[in-house]
Amino acid sequence: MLKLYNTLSREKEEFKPVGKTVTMYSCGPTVYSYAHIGNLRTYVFMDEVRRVLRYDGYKIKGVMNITDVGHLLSDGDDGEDKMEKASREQKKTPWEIAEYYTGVFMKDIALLNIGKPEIIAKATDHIQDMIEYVEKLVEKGYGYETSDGIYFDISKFPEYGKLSRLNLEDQIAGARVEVNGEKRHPADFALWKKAAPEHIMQWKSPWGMGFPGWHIECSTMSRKYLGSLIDIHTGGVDHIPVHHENEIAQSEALEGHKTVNTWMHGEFMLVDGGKMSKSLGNTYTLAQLEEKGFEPLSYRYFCLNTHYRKKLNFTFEGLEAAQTAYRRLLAALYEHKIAKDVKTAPEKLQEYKEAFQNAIDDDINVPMALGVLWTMVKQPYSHDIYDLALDFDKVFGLSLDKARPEEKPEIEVTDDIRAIAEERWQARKNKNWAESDRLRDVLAEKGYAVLDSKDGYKLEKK
RNA sequence: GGCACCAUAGCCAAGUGGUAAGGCAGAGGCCUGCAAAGCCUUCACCCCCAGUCCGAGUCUGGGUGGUGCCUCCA
Repeated sequence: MLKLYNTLSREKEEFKPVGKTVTMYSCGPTVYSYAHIGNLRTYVFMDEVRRVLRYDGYKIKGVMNITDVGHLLSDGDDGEDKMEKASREQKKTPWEIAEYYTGVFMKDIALLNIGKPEIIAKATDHIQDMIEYVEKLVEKGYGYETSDGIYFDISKFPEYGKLSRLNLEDQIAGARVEVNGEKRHPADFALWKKAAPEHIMQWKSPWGMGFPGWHIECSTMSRKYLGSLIDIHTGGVDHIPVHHENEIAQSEALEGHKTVNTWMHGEFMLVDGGKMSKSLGNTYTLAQLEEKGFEPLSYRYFCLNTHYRKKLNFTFEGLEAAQTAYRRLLAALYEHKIAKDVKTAPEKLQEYKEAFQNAIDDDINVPMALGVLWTMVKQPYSHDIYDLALDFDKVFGLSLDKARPEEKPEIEVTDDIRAIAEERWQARKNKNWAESDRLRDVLAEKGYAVLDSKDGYKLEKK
């Protein structure tokens, strides 16, 4: 029985889908810049949820948005549109910016074995839907017009704040909020913004030229593709207080009832014990990790080792440990793969399978499931174990079928390095250990390690 | 200031109230001319105090410490 933690109730709940196909909406990226590894953790989390659902036999219809308009620098609905800012700075049109970073994002998630949701929805492809959505909210009395846009009137939605459980009045009293004079309540948020003439992305609407508010896209596209009540909505924990509260307000105002059964949120990643953010400049991209010699799937393994609801402290030491573990895992699995004749007792296999199933069904406890995998891998080599590991990999997504002998490719060296290595090999063959060891030190000084085996040697970069 | 979450070995990290998974690092051993790699073995009583219970890392209360949110952020 699958149990999932619901942010709304703050409890693990038995998962009961509304219909035959699980409907799931995931907040996607705002494509104004490269995704950093903290962003990517959230999509690994989304992917794990999807994989567990599928492992448990569910069909999924998932939607992920690509925000390419309307995400402003300030949440008080002031400031510049992030897309427009990037556009100005990089001297490209917002559409070019969006296309470029969307492409990079798609490549990143592919490298991390993150399966693409069934529907990828771009905000700018749904402007008309959003306008209609806003019109309905206005008709129902939830929206009002000011000189710079249409705002949602949260006083009409008494349950506002139920997801984050924050007391609005207390929050506002203690925070520095730029009060927009025309807003009836400081927490009222924009459904539609009227555009200044220089704003590049703008569309015709009943309220003149403008562009949608950031929050409306998710409510609109979720409703359009998945209907008025969906099973699961995922996102990062940072979205709980504002973005998701606003979504709830919009959606429930329109439908008159609950629209999401289970809210799931992935915790943040920290860097060296503190917060990671673009503004602090301590973020890394997947490409930067690769430059430092880390494979994308080592990063995925790193993420999988911590439960999605716990903060994950990123350090290179930790990533190094993950990469070592991941490589050894693959090497050990290769041994199981080629051990065709050895069998493992069916009861034993059943035990592992059950332990694995219990782990993933307990709110996607992947770290525990990894523990089961390791325990299993440490058993005597057997092809049965290899097969079961591949079954588990439907959830891990670690490309365990690519298990191969631990073999680093022969590196290219210059002729003089090669000459020293050859000379050392000859000395070694003549059992001239002193000379052999001396030449090994010479190579070490030049940055090469030499590894002997029965019938040859291999050079490695140190 | 308000709210929330967290606190397990050198590091990372699981843990339905019954005497602490797993990984990395370390140590010892096997292998090796010596190493490296690999393999085997080994390594914690769970922040503090009080309480509930036959029994608590696991529940309750208090304390201390950390992180996050309330302001763009996955």
